[in-house]
Amino acid sequence: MSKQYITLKDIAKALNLSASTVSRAMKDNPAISADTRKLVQDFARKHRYKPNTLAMQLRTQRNTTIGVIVPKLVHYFFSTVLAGIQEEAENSNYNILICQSGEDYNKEVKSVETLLDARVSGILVSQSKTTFKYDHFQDAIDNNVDLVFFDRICTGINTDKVVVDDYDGAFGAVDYMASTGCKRIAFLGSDANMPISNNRRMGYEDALRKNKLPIDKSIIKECDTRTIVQTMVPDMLKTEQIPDAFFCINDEVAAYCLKVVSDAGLRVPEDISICGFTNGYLTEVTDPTLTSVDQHGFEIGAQAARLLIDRIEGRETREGVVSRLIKTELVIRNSTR
Amino acid sequence: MSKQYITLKDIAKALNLSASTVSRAMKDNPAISADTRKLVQDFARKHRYKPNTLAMQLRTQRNTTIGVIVPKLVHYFFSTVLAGIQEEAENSNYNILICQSGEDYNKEVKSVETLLDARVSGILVSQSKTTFKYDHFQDAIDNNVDLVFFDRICTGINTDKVVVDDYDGAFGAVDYMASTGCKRIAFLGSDANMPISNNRRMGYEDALRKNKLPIDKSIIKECDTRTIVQTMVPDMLKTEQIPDAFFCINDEVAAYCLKVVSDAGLRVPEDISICGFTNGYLTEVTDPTLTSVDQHGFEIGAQAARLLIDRIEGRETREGVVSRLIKTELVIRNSTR
DNA sequence: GTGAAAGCGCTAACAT
DNA sequence: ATGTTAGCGCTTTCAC
Repeated sequence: MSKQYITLKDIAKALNLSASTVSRAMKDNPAISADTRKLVQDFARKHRYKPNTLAMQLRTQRNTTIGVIVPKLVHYFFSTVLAGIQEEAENSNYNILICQSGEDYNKEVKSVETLLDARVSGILVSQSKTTFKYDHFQDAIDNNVDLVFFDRICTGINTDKVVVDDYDGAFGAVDYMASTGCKRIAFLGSDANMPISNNRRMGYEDALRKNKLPIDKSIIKECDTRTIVQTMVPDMLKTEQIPDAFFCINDEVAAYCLKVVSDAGLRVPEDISICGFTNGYLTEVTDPTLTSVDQHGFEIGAQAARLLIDRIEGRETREGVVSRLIKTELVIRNSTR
Repeated sequence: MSKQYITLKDIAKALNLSASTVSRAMKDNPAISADTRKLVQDFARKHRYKPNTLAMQLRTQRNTTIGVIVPKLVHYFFSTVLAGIQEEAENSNYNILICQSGEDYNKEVKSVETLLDARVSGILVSQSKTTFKYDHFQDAIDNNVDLVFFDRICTGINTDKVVVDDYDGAFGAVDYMASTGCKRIAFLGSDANMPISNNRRMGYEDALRKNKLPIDKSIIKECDTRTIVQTMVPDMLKTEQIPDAFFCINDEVAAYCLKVVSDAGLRVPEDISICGFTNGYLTEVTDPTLTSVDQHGFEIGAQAARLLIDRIEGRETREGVVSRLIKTELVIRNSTR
C-alpha cells in the first residue's frame, strides 16, 4: 500500500520547491511566504496529501499512540471508561491501542509486550485479578513508557492512578440502606487483596458503625461471580438470622443475588434490599430495577487519559505519584426500600 | 522515548558487524553463518532488543495495523465481535485501532479519516444507523485500503462482508414460537433500510407463512430503542387483538418489552412470549429469563478479521466480493412457552 | 558469509 | 524566504 498517497517530495517536485519548504509550508511556518504557503496547501488538499505518521514519528522520535489494557471490554464499566479515554485521546490527536487481559496474568504480560513493541509512549491499565507480579509494568517504566493505573490499581508499583472513590461510594450506599431501616446488611465482595474491594469494605464497615449496627464477619463474603452467588446466597438465606440487605461488588452480582432472593420466596425490597455497583445496563431490566452506585466510567477514562498525556508531554511534572479520586453517585431504584 | 531501546546499529557496533548482517541474523537468514546468528540473537536477547516497527513499516511499506469501526463498544454484541477480531489479529501479528462512530455519520467519516492517517492496511466496519452516504468508504478503497463489513453491512458499496444469518435466525425463532402455539406474533424491528432488520423480517414473514399465520402490518413495527418500546408497546397492548408474542430486534428491546408486558398485568410466557436477538448478559437477569437468538459475535469477528488479513496479504484473491454467513442459534429460556 | 550504500517519508540544524 | 544536508531505524540490492 501507501504509494497511493503522494509524499512531501512529490509536492516539492511538482511545485519546484524543496521538501523542507513544503514541510514548513504545511505547518504554516511564518518563515515561509504567505504565497508559497497557500500554493503548497492548496496543492496538498487538491491531491489529498496525507502526512505519513510513521515517517514523522520515526524522525521526531515521538509516538502519539497510547496503549490501554483492560480485563474485558464486554463489561459495561470498562467499555464506558474506554469511551472516555478515546474522547480525550482524540482531542489530543493520540491513537489508542487496546488489549484485553481476560483477567489472565500471562495475557497481561503479553499485552504489555505488544504495546512496547508498538512503541506506545504511555499505557493506561486496569489490572487483571490474577496479577500478583509486577515486573511487566516495571519493564514499561524502565523503557520510559509512562504508566497510569485506573480503577484496579497496582499496589506493588508506584505510579499515577485514577480511582473511583470506592470507600465513599460504599459508605453512602450502606448508610442509605441503614437509613431505610436495614439492620443486617451483608457484603458480597471480591478478593480482599484488591483495593477496590477492600476500600468498599471499609466504607461498608464505617457506615455500619455510624449507624450503630454490628459488624458480623459471617455476612461479609468473597462472592463476585454468578456461580458463587448461586451457591453462597442460598446458604445465607438458610441461616438463623438472614440478612435484610445485600451490598454487592457489581451489578451482575446484585442481579443474580436478586434472582436468588426472589426465587427463595422473599420480596425485594420489602424483605430484603439489594444494591449494586457500576450502574450499567442491567440495573434497568431486572425486576425490580436495581439501586446501584454509579462509577462515572467515562470520567475516569477521560481523567486517566488526560493525566497520561500530560505526563507524556511533560506538562505534568509533579515528582511523586498523582492520584485522582472520582466521586460516585448513588442511583436509587426499586431494589431498596 | 525510544532511545531507551537499542537499535540494530548498536548491536552491529558492539559485535563489530554491519547492520545488514545483524538484520539478516535476526531473521535467521541462512546466508549468515550459524555462529554469527547465535551471537547476534543472544546479544539481542540479553540487551532486550526490540525491532522498531515504525522503521520497519516505513522501509517495507507494509503496515500491520488494521482499523475497526463499530457503532458502540458498550453493546454486548460489538464487544464480543471485537474479542474475535483481536484474537485473530493477534495470531497474525496485527495490531488493531478501534473507533466508535456512536451511530453518528460524521463521526464515522472522521473515523475513516483517522484510520487512513494511521496508514492502516485494512478496515473492518459495522455501519452506523445514520449512514446513507458512502464516499468515506470509497475513499478508503481508493487508497488501496481493504474493507470488510460485518453485521451492519453497506449496501451502497461492493466489498467483502461477514454477516449473521439474520433470515434464518428470525425464521427459526418465529417458527419455534408458532410451534408453541403463538398465533399473533409481533415484530419489533429497526429501520427497514438496514439489511439486518429487513432480512429478519423476511425470515419472520416466511415463518408465519409456513405456519399458516396471517401477516399483519399493524403488528410489524419499527421499534428499536427503549423509549420507543415504552410508548409503542403499551399502545399495542390496548388494541382489540393484542399480540401473543413479540419477536424483538435485540435483547434490550426484548427486556423492556418484557417489562412493559409484565407491568400491564400480563404473564410472560403464559399470555405473551418474548424473544430477543444477541443472547447477551441481559438474557439471564430479566424475570423471566429471556429466550434469544445467539449471533456468535466472536466467530463473526474472527472470520471478518481472517478475511481482511487474507485480502491484505494477497491470500484471498477471488475477484468478486466474498460473503460469509454465520449461523445463529436459538437459546430457549423462560420468556417463551 | 558479510559489508556498503541507498532509501522509505519526514524534520531540523545549518546554510545562504 | 528557501535550499542543503543529514539522519531517525530498518531492509535490500548489489558487490566482494
